[in-house]
Amino acid sequence: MAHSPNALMIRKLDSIFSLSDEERQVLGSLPVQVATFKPDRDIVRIGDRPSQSFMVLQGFTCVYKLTAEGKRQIVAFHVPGDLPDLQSLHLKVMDHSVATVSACTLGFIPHEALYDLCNRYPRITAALWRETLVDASIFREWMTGIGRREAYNRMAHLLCELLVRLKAVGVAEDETFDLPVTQTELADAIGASTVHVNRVLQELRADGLIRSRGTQIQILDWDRLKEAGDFDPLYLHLRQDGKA
Amino acid sequence: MAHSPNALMIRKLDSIFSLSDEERQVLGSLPVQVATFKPDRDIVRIGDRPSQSFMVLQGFTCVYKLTAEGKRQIVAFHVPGDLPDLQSLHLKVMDHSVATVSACTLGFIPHEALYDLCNRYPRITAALWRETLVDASIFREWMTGIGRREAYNRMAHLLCELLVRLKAVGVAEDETFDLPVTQTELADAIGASTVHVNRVLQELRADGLIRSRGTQIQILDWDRLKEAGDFDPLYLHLRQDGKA
DNA sequence: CGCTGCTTTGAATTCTGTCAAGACGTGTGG
DNA sequence: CCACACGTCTTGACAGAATTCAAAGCAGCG
Repeated sequence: MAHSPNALMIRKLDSIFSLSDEERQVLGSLPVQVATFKPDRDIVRIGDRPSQSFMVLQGFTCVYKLTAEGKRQIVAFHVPGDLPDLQSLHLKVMDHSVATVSACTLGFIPHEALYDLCNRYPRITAALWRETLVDASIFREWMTGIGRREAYNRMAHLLCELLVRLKAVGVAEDETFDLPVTQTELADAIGASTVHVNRVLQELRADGLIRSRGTQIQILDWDRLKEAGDFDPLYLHLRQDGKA
Repeated sequence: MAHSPNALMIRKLDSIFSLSDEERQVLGSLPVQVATFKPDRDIVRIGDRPSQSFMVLQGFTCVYKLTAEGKRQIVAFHVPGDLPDLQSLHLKVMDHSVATVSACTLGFIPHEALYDLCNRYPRITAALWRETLVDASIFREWMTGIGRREAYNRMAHLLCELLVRLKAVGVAEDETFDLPVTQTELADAIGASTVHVNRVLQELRADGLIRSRGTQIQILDWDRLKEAGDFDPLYLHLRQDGKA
């Protein structure tokens, strides 16, 4: 299932602008170093000054921050095809940490190579910039949920988002997907306690919106889940056909 | 007090990279259309497809989203020197709305002019890109607060952030600044109810952390306010000297 | 089979929201 | 110059969402 990192990148950027042959070629020859990580490992830490960014090739990663009290907030999940750490290209010091959630395969690309790329291909710059803007849009949506929606609805919203994003990169089909994320991590993502996430998931099941077996999540009633989550995919800025 | 829009932009970007004379000149000749807005007016709305971005020259603006239930979450405040709507350069459809909070003077710049600029000056592209990344960093910090800190601490955090940001652009000096924002708006920003914001502000006053007279906020005990807010300015990505 | 980590339950507590009403302040109009 | 109106701020009482603490099931894995 592990795509070639370069192929994944090309596919991603190509879906935004139609890349020229030259652009494809340059992207194809980017030096990418592939590495695997176990679940729950920090990839970059707050305070670090990374000299490379990476693309998720397999698995789930998350971006998180800790409060002084030691509470954790996950501010983003990233799935195959995402570039969770692009911002380190222009913000030298990490203001957050990035970690694996499941076991992951990652493709690291030196900043140098990206700078070079950006200097020569403004359209690729724009595409990468756009990626970071979509991330920011998702932050806004999550913040709105955490600030103004109840836990039940936030959970529904998160499940909607994940299904749509996973479908967009072809990692999910139909209404089922693998969610290798513990309830504690879900809690950190929606800003609730583990106990409460547990109860909210039970409610979603009882209401017939979802079903789960192990880490598999099945959406039983997409329309009602969408409504419960107040989910409108506009903020994901996907193309009309729902592809990334 | 209204700076020339171009001068403000040059100053901002110059503080990130030292601009060359040519870059200064190009920025100085950007076509900027200045307009004034009354308080509480939408500047761009969700669903719009703007053909220009703008810089705040005077006043406060906010970025907000509404839930299906009609609740509002303010996800960002913007102050003079900020470019609240830069992302519309690459994300065609607005996923949120932007509005004035106080009366504002804004400088609009056509996207066309910005595209042109970016195609010719990669360093300016990088500086603008960086602006949007700092916005995203602030989203992450706010999300962490809303998800994991209590209202009292979020309020303290917000006041810390505003003081630092206003100082960075020279709109605040010492420990006092003008906050032309109602308690309802503060509530929408920290994800709390108006009533609760009122009580939290009273607590902050009672604890001797702040004082307020009208819209003027005075920080009485910066160290304790910082601690209460769990505030570390790292995420603002300012230069060492605290300038924007 | 026994860890270890994750999920599930129950009960008590606390933070925060909602509702409703009154106080305050400023600008307008008579 | 005073009365009035409107928006904002402030208070009190109550309800509800969600947290915390604690303990008991479960499941996968060596």
